[in-house]
Amino acid sequence: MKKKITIYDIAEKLELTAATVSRALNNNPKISEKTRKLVQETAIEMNYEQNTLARALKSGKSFNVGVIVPRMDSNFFASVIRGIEEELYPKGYHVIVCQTHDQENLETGNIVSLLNAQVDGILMSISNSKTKNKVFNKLSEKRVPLIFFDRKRDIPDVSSVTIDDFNGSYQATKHLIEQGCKRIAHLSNDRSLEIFKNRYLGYKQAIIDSGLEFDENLVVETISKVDEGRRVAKQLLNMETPPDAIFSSSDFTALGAIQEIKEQGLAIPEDISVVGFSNEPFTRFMELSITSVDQSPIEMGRRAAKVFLQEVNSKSKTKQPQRIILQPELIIRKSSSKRIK
Amino acid sequence: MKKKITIYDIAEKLELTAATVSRALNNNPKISEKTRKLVQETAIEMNYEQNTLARALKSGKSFNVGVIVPRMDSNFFASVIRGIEEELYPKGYHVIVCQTHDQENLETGNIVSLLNAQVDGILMSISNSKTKNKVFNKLSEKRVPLIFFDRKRDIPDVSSVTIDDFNGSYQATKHLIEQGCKRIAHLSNDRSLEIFKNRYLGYKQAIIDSGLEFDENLVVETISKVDEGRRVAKQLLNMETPPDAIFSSSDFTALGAIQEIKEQGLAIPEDISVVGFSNEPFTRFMELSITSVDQSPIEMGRRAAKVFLQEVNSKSKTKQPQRIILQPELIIRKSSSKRIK
DNA sequence: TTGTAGGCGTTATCAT
DNA sequence: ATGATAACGCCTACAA
Repeated sequence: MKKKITIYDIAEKLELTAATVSRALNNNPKISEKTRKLVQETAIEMNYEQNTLARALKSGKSFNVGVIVPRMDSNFFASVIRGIEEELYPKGYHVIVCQTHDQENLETGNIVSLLNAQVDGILMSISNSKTKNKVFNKLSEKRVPLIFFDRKRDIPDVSSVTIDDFNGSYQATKHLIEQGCKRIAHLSNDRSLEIFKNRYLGYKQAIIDSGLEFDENLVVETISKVDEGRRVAKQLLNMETPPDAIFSSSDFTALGAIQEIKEQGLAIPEDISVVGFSNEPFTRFMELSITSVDQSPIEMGRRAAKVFLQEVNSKSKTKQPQRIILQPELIIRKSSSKRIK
Repeated sequence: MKKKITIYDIAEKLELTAATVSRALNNNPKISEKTRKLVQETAIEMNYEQNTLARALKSGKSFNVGVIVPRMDSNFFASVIRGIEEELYPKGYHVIVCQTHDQENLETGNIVSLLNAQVDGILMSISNSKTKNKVFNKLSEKRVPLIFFDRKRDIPDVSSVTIDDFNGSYQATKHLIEQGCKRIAHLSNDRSLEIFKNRYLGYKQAIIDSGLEFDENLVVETISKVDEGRRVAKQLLNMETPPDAIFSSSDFTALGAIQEIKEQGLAIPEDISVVGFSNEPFTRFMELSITSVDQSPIEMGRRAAKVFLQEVNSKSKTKQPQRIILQPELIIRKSSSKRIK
């Protein structure tokens, strides 16, 4: 193993002290322009590379941030992460991504692991499970900034970046009503999570505002998987008066529903219209493209990262948590529009 | 900020030395069972948490490994990463994921960053770009294990875990021939990457072995995007004698091709059969399910992680690089089978 | 079995 | 402007 070059090596060569070298390298003001240049040039010449571990040990900052998502193979989360990277890389941070697969033990485990890895902050989208608030308290005890994105929980002093799920849902439902749909079903999801609760409420409100009858039987709870979408669609279609539209809180269940509807020989959107949520790429690529709600994930990631940077750089004891809410956009496609063919 | 508990604190309380505490905590044999227990209990009691940075600084191991992929929002790469995690988490490692987006500057940049973060190893799938071997040499200089998975480059002493792309391609093409196809086009990709070269070669060999005429005009190079698939499919369909089958080296271009074929009013698989590569979930979920080649990504990830563990734990100077080749599996679906409906 | 002491590479606080 | 020195928290010869 090649000997690692340290600031001592370059100090020795230049007949200086490690302290001086350190200052020169860090652009400390208390140093002459001449030595600064000399040191920096020699550093490059000698192939010096800073030992980040040592710096982290000394400064207490690792320049790593943890990102925790339920899964990273969905375009939505992958894009959020991309946004975070774009904002944080230029500032010298690294991004460690962990997946929870919606399992509580993995979620708490990941937090502990990241804490153990001395991350300077954690950006996360909480999973369906009921992770104890205790873990989060640990973070605040340690003064490690925690920022929620998309799936948040209401914790005092914790910032979050979300979209206006209520409004996205409201728009989507309104759109279906404008298309002439009267009995609109809603594929919901674990409503202990705010996003799904709000999507449900937006849907409900749009129906009530339009003077249609709100029927609780048309709301079914499921999880965000294609097969689950199929299963609950089958249930709905078996009703005495089946729905003439389905608004799903997930693109994946919307896809499953579409499969089932087609299999039963019904036409989309003529017999039943379908709208999803998240604007996953496949909604655009399907032969029958799917109307969906775009959540501007990259922007969401960037904003969350910015909040982190603010918090980590602020000295003040009393933090003013931020609650940023982005506006979603309804993307109308074939699955719900009798006009677009 | 709550004062961090260190081994000194617990040593003080127990009227011992930090050295003893360290030994007790690390299950060093040279210690009495009694003090070991005592120390460990007090550690828990005092809420002691090891400072991994300090340990890393001292031991030279960070227990972080870097994973570099072109992108993480494809099911294939996400699953490989999952496999890596499954193998490495139990061993106490963390996984830092970086994306290159097939850009050379990001690729080299990521390697440098990870190196900077003192990772104990790097598992990567190289991008399309022509990353200089120089960067890789740097890794071997530093004795940081490098393991390629899926997309590799032939570098002496570097281990790799790949699938038998030639065979996967050969099987897929054979299957199309058995279905009665005579003019089989191939959507290729950057053949400076081994995987795409081998997929091309497997395709070619299957055609030759079956006594069909190999026509170079039926091979078009593209990149793995849906829209690109559409574009080149259009080209192919415009030929004087268009193909009666398309074997794509990517599921995404296969999807684009299918869209174009349908748009032109042709029937799949009756007029044209289509086969993709990677077994992305959407190939199963499409209304017209797509035949594809499964690459067992989770297994690939696990194997790559195992190779890393071996290399990082081996003391020997002379490393014997491993070249593991997994066997792919052809999954036959509607897009290529006149029997499955 | 336990303690002592030195070092991992850096930065920060003195003093010069 | 620069040097000397201590400290960050941990590990590990070596000595006792």
